[in-house]
Amino acid sequence: MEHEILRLLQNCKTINHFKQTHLQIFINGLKNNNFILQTLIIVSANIISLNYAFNVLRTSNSPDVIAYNTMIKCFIGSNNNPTTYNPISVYKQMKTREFVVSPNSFTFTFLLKCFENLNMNLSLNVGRMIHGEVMKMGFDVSSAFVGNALLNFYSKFGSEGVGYACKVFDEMLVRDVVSWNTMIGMYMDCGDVGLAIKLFESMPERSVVTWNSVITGLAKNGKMEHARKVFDEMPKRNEVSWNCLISGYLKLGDLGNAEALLDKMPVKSVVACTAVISGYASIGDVESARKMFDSMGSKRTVVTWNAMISGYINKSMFDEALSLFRLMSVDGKCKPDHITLISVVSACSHLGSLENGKWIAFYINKNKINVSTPLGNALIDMFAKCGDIESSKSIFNQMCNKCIITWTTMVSSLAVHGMCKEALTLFNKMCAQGIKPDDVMFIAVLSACNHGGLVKEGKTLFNQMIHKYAIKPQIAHYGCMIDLLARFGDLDEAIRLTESMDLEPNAVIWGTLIAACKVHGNSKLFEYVTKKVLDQEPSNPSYLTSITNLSSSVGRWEDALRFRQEMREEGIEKVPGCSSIQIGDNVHEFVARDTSHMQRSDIYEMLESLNGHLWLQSDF
DNA sequence: CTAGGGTTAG
Repeated sequence: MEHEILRLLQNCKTINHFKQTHLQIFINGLKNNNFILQTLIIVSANIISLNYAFNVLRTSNSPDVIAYNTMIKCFIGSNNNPTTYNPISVYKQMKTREFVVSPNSFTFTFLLKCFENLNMNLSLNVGRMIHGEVMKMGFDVSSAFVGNALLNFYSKFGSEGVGYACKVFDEMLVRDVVSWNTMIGMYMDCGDVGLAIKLFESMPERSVVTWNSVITGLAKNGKMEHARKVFDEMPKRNEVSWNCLISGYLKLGDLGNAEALLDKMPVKSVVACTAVISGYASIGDVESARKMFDSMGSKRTVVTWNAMISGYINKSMFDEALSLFRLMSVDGKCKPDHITLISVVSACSHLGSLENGKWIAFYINKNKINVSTPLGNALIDMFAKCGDIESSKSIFNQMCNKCIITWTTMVSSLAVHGMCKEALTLFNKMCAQGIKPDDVMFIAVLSACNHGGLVKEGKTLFNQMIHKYAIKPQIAHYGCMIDLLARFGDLDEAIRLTESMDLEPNAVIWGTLIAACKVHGNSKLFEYVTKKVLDQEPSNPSYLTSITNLSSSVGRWEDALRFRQEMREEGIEKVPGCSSIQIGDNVHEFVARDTSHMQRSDIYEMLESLNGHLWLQSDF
């Protein structure tokens, strides 16, 4: 009977199917069979939800430690909602129930795994709490098992975690080769190559993984000659060793050495071929990438498909990316995973094609693909870029593990839809939840102010960014602020801000100020911009042309003539601006002052009426 | 513990 039920459970495909089997378990009095309980938890977590699985566990009579560990394990890599049920509440439950169950080594390793990839301040603290529990329960000193789990956890937090990791390492009574490898990897990640090598040289015994970690670490730190030397010297290489070295070369853009090594491989690994595909893709050589992709035949993995799809996306070949995705679905040998979908969703946002986007969203639902945080982010962005802001909002509200990118995407989506006040409200909501805005978020929120003409709010935020959050403004932040000030008439302040920067103003900033001259006809600003540009870029044809045009547009004909004269004498010529537009199936290309297109002026008029600032982007 | 693919702004 027990085996029969287990078989039924494992074959459950639908919720109804599961519930029928669950009922059978009650009827047959197997409710308290711990082996069945374990399977019940796994299957219900997969088919229904983590909350449901947790309720199954809580309502069972005498769950053992394995049941609790299984439950915690289900949370690994899931998008659990930290505010309701989470792995910590499972742990608490285990210690507070009537029949207290003692956690074991597995409990702690699973708990740590749940939090290692969240990479937030919060999870480091949760980890330290788990560490505290480990100490309280008595460290299992018979092996390096728990110690390694702690080392691995702390090693994910960069310089924040190094101190804790060292302490664990020093206090471990039993260390194995994994403990040393983890420490080496951690120091390599922090850029401390010297210490990593010192550990490597002083460790009692090395495994292939040790050597591979050193190769990878050296490659991460740009030391390929050293990595190559280690590769040549190592006593025994495996497939991964080759993969490590090849992807090291690729990370540094050295396709030549990567290709040469791949040729030398006794049996070309799928991983290395896939890495080379994305190497080709990153330099825009999709033809070579596709050739390699085609040559791999049935050896292709999901990652291979993903590499090829994102290669097309990097080259803005979005239709090709989508058709490769369709081919992948039809081919059926590799199931698209959530990374495939992040790519194709982003292809839809670039295309602005709601039809395609909706189809992908439907595909995700139909195939029960886990909507991870990055996939949710991509969906929010896609719906917004395709004009369906309501769907963006609904995805956003459904996501329980929002990261800073989630909030940033939603804020800028609202902004481009003209819902600027709402964007600011959302920003404040995020801050109120204790999430620190980053530099990208400030670009998003400042440009929301820009879209909405919210001068006062913009100034406050800009100051907050510098003083409250200690973020050094980048050129893009200044660009937003200067544009905001200049367009809404505070020209003096715009100049003052430009002056106060310790960065060189770029084309966007000069363009912004020149545009403001055009709009406001302000002669003081005109003098300023002209003087600065001529001082700093006396022979940059783009600026000179703009200033010449500007001079005539504000009625300073003598200046315009003088500049034009000077440019001729110096032999300065502006490279004609170029842009293209797609009408139906045809791509029309325009070169500035080119009159060969009959419809050119019509299109320009249309574009200008659509977006008064368009010329800023195409003409500079 | 080591290798290959992904999301935000401008």
